[in-house]
Amino acid sequence: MFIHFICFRGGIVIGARDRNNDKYHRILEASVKVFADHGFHQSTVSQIAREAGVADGTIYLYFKNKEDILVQIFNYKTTQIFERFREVVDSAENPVEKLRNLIRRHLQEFQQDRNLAVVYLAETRQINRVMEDQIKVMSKMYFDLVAEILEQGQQDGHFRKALYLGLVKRHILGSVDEVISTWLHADGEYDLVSMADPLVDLFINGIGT
Amino acid sequence: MFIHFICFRGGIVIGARDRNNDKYHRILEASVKVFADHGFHQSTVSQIAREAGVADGTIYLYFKNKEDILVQIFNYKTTQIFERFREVVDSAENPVEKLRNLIRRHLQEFQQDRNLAVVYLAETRQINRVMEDQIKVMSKMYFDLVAEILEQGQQDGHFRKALYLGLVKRHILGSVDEVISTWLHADGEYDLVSMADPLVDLFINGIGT
Amino acid sequence: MFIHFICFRGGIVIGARDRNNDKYHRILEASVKVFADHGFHQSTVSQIAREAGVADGTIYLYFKNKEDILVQIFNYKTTQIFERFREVVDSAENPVEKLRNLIRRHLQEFQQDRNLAVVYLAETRQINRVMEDQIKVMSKMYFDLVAEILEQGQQDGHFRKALYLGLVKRHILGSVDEVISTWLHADGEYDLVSMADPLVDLFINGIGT
Amino acid sequence: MFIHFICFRGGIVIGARDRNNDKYHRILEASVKVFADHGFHQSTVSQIAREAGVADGTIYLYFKNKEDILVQIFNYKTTQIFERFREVVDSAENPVEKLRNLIRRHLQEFQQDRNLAVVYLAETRQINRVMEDQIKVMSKMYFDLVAEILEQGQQDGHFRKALYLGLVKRHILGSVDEVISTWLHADGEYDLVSMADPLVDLFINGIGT
DNA sequence: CATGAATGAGCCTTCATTCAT
DNA sequence: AATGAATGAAGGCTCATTCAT
Repeated sequence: MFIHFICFRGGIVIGARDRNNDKYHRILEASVKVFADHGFHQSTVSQIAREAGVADGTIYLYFKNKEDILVQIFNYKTTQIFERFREVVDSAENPVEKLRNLIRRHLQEFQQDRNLAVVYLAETRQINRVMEDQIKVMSKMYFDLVAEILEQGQQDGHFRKALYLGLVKRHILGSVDEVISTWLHADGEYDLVSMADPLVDLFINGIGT
Repeated sequence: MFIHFICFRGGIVIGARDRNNDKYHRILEASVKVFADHGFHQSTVSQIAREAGVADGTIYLYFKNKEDILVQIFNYKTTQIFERFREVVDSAENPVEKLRNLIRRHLQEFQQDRNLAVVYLAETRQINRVMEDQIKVMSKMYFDLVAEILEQGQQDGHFRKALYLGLVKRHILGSVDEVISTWLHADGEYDLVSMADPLVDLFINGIGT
Repeated sequence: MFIHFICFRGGIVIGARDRNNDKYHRILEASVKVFADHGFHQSTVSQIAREAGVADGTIYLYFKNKEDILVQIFNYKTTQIFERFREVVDSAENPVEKLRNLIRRHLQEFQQDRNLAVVYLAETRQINRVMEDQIKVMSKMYFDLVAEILEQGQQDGHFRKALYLGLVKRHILGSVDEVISTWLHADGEYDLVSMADPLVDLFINGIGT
Repeated sequence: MFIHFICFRGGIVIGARDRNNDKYHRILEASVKVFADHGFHQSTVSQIAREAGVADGTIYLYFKNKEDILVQIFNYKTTQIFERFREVVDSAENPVEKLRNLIRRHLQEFQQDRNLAVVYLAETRQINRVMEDQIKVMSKMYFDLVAEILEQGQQDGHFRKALYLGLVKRHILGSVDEVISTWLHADGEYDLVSMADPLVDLFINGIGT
């Protein structure tokens, strides 16, 4: 069970023991906040250190360099999030509910951790990405999840057969991301999760009569 | 007619006369390319100057500072693009065709000027934007266009009455942006415009049976 | 004639025009002084800038990086010095006088520019050299000069035939360098050039009776 | 006899007892290797600790600071070497043989411990030395040894009376050091000790006919 | 108008040294 | 005695912006 927590950090294998050491996580959380506030390139290591309440040099005990912090954020956070995505998808009976659960959970996660949402969207939605490969893997995981639902739905007869699945996946992700993005720009003044049902309605029924 | 070209540049009112001076435009085009290649914050003024074939200092004769270049790009380019959006929307008979024309034109524009697409998406799709206000205006223009089509479609009976229009607009823009983004990441290896019809089909009919 | 002054600086071809610009030379001279005072690795770019009376960033207009300054010092200075070595060697009639002239000139040069002597010796006489290749080339030039004299002297009958020339060259250079080194440690309190004749006497006659 | 081993270490008087503690020596030997590989200033305390198989902090239990390690190396190593120099000088009958023995032993010692040779030469042969005083003492010991041989040789009639002894000493040391240095740069591909006889020949007979 | 040399603030990163465990 | 995490000062280098020519 715990073995799964043993992971790479800055190229060095770090054991479960370090989980008790909160410095790593404090820096991680501080970075999410600072990156969210200023963007990756505009954030300074000193800002992160101050936010985390550690010395500048301490950062480099846990991370290879500034970029590595971003990599770790994605590694650490997305692993957790995807596990929960999988859960809610599996817990639903039919493809429509699976899709609804996924979208709802997606919105929930980002509503719960606004800073992460900002960092996540900022890095995901640009062309010259600091961590191209990371994101491609992540993106594929999400797409595979959606594809699984879609294909099952086509077999079940819930969804049309004549769909360009590659496009549908982007259509869904793009739509969800934009909805989150709008919510973020509105400073989270409304309930993001309440968008889930109308969104799923749009995905399934479109706007036509 | 020409009055509309009179604008601020570097805090100084510049008349239409300067339009004939190609330095301004050379810097603008060079910037689009450089920003597309490296991102705004990672681009240097020297790179832009070199690409434009002017001296570093010359940039500051036409632009207040680095950020102002980005502002000018958006001002200049989006004005042109929106005029064309308006044209194709107006030229269509019914709301469905208007929507189709808009989406198609949207994809066309970005397929024609890949660098602009990169810059546009990069700056549009993040939270802490260099030019928040600019983009809000621009975004509103697009949304208004879509809203106009949607409302007309609802009256015409082409589109459902029970739609949360604010959501539908984001749903459409997000979807289109993501499709463009995917195309950019694929290095434009396929025809972006061919995505227009399948996309509109998804918007109108959804994926359900 | 002037074409010979056109050279590489920091990987950028710089024309003779820049000779009028004294910044390059001011930084070069300042660096020699600072390197002499603290050693290369202990010198900071800020120190050099201050000594040269320029801003830190200015250094990087003329030099690729800190190490490049050292490379340029060697390139620039040793070219000049070797030209003078060649002159005095050629101006002498017989090998003994050639050797004497070389040694005397060698001591003269370093007596005239104490800081250069310090930098030169410091970088030359260590194992992990910042600029291994540079120094090898330079060292070979010196050795070739000595070899030329020695071989001529052997043919003339001034020097013994049974000599391990490779060793003799190191023997001479090592001896001269140590004499210079001692003079430097003594803060140049005596006339270094006056060591030339006794040294040559040792080289030629040894200490035996 | 043992009293001579009692020395300062990190400002604390350490008795002969600690000699049995191998940590001190392990750090010393590790430092010689690391300093040889990277030079004193480019070596880090962490590298030394890793090489010695101890923790970084442990270094400071045995040494006042990084510089102190270098001081200890010289103290410890040169004491041993000079004892052996003295031995071989005393064991020879006449001044020429004494000189030959000294040179041969000198080359032997450094051939046996290449890393020490590197560190020794690096620190000895520069102007702004980390440990000026140490080296002056050491240097004087060597010079006194040579002076003793030379004076004896002059009295015996082996060596010329008309010699500037101060110069001869530097001449010899410089020559030997350069020969060692060349051997080090050649990665010890030949037998250094075999240079002893040709060198002594040069010292005594010179290169003249 | 145009140039590009010059500036200097600011950032990432390293590393000698300390100290709680 | 031993550890190694933590510190924070310092250094090399970049780059937006200015200004004398």
